[in-house]
Amino acid sequence: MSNRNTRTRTNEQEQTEEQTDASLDCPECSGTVVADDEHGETVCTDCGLVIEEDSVDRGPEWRAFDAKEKDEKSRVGAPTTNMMHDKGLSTNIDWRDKDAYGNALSGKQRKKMQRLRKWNERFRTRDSKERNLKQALGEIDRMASAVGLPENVRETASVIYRRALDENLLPGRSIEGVSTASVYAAARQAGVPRSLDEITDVSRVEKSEIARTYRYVVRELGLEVAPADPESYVPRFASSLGLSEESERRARELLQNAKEKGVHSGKSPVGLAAAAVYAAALLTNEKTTQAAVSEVADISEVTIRNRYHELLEAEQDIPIA
DNA sequence: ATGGTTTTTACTGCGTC
DNA sequence: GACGCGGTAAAAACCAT
Repeated sequence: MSNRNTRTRTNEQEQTEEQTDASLDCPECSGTVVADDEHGETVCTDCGLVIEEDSVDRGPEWRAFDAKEKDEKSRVGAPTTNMMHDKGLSTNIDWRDKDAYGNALSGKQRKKMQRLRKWNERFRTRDSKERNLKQALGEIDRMASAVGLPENVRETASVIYRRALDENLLPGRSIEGVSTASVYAAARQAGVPRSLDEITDVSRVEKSEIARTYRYVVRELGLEVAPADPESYVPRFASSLGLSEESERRARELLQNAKEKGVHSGKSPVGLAAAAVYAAALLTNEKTTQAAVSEVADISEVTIRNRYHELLEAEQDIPIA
């Protein structure tokens, strides 16, 4: 079986990296900083902070394509990646003190072999973690930019991922899954949530797995993520629909009012937000259709209808300015 | 696994441009 | 007649148990 993971180093190193990757220190944690030329980034190996800000963002498609391609090439079988951390490419040193012909080694040689074994093992595991992280960071970056999440969220996601890695949450879970979960969690923590569906669209793993992994990671890491606030979806929806500041504000008011009245419990935050945006557009006489809102929010029109009735009902006793 | 709740799907009727 | 909107019933998805 031929190893297809040959160094087909695609000529992507044409990125003129103007910085020296030599031992810089991370401003955050003073860890080691490593240039990740595959992703055109400079990353701290300790906290996952992305140092290089000038890195070219080539957009989701390009990266997605490339990452997928790369992944497909580098994978031999689906779940083996995690088990064979180095994909079987690293050096193996036998534990027996025999040479290639089966003869016993001299004492001096034995000592040497022991030293070699020790270091080989060290490099190997260190290397595996780094590879893992490298790939994951690439994925995180790809997904984050695909759904338009800002830099700081990517950093948070990276940190989450790194913690998961450190706490050995990876075995049994895919890198992609955990990366995706990290992005999802980071977005929510940062107050710029993306719905599970949106995340699923840009991820390579299934929704159910993302959800499962997300729960797991959150639990194991003791992450505190408040249930998504409907309001945090409003700006995004409003701007994709080209609505005014005014209606955006109205949408917020509607939601706040709904919150006070407890109308919202148990309902999906996204649906609420969508409904609020629609209702607000109506109140400010701006042209939008339920279909349009449904489109950008990825929520059915029926749900929008139901919610926005509830919202307006809750608003009844409040004087309409 | 089950049952209760929410969301979606599909369809239908109504008014308006 | 197409479009936007509203309602309904049944299916599907989700969640706690």
